[in-house]
Amino acid sequence: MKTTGEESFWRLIALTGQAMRSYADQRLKTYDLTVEQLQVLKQIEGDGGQPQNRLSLFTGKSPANMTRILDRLEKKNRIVRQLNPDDRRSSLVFLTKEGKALHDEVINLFDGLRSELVNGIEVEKQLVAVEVLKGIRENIEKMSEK
Amino acid sequence: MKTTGEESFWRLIALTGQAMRSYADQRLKTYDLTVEQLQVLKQIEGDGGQPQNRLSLFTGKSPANMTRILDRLEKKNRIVRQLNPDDRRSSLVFLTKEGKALHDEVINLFDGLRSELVNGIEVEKQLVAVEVLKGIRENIEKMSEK
DNA sequence: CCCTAATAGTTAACGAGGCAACAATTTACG
DNA sequence: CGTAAATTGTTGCCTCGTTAACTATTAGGG
Repeated sequence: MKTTGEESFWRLIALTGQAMRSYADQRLKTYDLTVEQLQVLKQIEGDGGQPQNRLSLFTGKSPANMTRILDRLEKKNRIVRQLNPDDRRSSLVFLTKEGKALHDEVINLFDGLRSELVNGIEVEKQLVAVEVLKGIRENIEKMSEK
Repeated sequence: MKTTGEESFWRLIALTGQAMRSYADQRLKTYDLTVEQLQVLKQIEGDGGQPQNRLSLFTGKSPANMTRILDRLEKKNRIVRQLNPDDRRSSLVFLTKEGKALHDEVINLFDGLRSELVNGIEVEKQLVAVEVLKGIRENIEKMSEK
């Protein structure tokens, strides 16, 4: 999606986020995978057998959204939900063999993609950008509390 | 949506964009309006009687998405589509009286909100952040062309 | 111990964005 | 002029995100 003319800062942030996701999704399409799904796979791979609320917390997704992303991954045999013996309200999420194989196959591509995005942009400037974005999120958090 | 632990840069951009939109939507909820709808209203207000492809271009939204956003605005009597005498494929979009009134009522709130977001963040750093984000978008554009 | 609180997960309804296919026009070229 | 190509907008199908309501289970305080 291309735009014309000058954009406000907040619009630029939103559009950049969308453009990144869209581009990454295109690159992942051949694997029948989206960036969000890959992010969840990564989190599961890091520590097998997590309950969903932990996945939500670490990926920044709402429980409702997590439920459906896991539904899609489960339907494609990439993860399984198993009963949690310690808490019958929750289930523990594991990668299947296919899920693990897919993760390993894609993860390098993805890490490469992430570095392509910031190609030619000085690291110090990236750090300033990180600082600014974190500042915005803190502002929102402060304003939301009241 | 709060997250735990360190985030990658690209994830930070995406989450910040979401957080901004979510916060703005909350503030606009009493007007039965979303940020995206307001953005479109603003664009129409700036130059009445534009065809949809122009609105798409200036807001960075796909024609498909624009169709549906306009549908929602039209259903709520905030805009009207009129036949374009010069090109029967397209229609020209105008604000209704209610749409114009709503725009005028909300626009100050919205501009204030935008400045709240960057409260306490040095302008020079904001400019660097803008530069970085534009750099990322250029990278994506270059990579997409090939 | 029991009843209430809090927690885990699901579901439904909505807005938004992406892609692909499509109809209706308009344009441009042979 | 007439036909092929490009443009404008719409629709269907999908993923993702948010909110709110709801169930089941667990934890805590009287």
